[in-house]
Amino acid sequence: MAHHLETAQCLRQKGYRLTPQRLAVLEVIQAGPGHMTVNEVLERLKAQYPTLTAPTVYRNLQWLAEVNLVAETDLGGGSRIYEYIAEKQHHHLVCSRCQRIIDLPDSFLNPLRNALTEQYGFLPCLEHVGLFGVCPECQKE
Amino acid sequence: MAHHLETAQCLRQKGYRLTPQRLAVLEVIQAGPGHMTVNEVLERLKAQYPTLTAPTVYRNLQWLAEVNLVAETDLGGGSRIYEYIAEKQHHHLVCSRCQRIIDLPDSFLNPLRNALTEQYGFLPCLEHVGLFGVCPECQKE
DNA sequence: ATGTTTGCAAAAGGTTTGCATATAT
DNA sequence: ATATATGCAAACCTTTTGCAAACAT
Repeated sequence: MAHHLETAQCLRQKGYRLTPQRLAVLEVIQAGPGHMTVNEVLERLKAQYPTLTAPTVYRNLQWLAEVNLVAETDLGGGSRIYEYIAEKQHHHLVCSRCQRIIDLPDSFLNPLRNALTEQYGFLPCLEHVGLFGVCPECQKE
Repeated sequence: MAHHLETAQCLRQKGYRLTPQRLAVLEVIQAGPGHMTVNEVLERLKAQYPTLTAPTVYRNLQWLAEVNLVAETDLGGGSRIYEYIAEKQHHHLVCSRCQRIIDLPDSFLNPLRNALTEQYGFLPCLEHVGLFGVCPECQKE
């Protein structure tokens, strides 16, 4: 993983320390399915790092969010979710019935973004938006 | 409060029991400023009902949400917020810096709603949306 | 009289903190 | 060598649960 090592080198040069745990957490959210909670990340790493604990995963995910490699989102459902920030930003339509997730390109939200800025002077942070509803398939039922 | 008693009578006829605590909680969120957390409601009532406890406030607010007098929202900031459902629906802009909450009229989301339906066949449930960002005041800093 | 609600205590999550030890640089 | 990250335990908050006593109907 050239890209991986590159990222690591870049972080090191900025003065951050790269511990095995940090790299492991990064790898897991990079690889894992879309969103993950702290516990999901922890579970995946328990085998490889038996001494790894929740506080460390929290700290590392928060650190990754600070260096903009991960998006930290609280959609209010018990646990926060974390997600690797891929090259192109996107959002999610979540079907309340079948839990299917439909990706929405970031540009879709531009009109909303502009309207908020222009009409409210509010600078929205729509990095990772989840919208709930019913998907086309479930509507047929 | 004619309206108040009317509401109460209506609930009683539906078989719900109206305890002093329930009525007190209802009054507080009707009167209070927009949103309130469980603790805020509890604080206001501590003087009048010294034995009132958090579980009761939770149960009563959840009950009020079930009978559609109150909206229960989790914007992911530690505590859920509860709000009396006034005539007109609205949404929230949440400032990530100062936690200020700006109300957004429901009609503001109509373009988004239409676009989702038309372009994705997705039927969004935008009943109580929270959007995060930075408010005008905090942008000045 | 009966079934629901209350209050209390305790449990259950998720997240944070303090601190000594281990470790990356 | 030195400052930072880890692991562990414990604290913290919000929310939930179990249950006997109190209460609305």
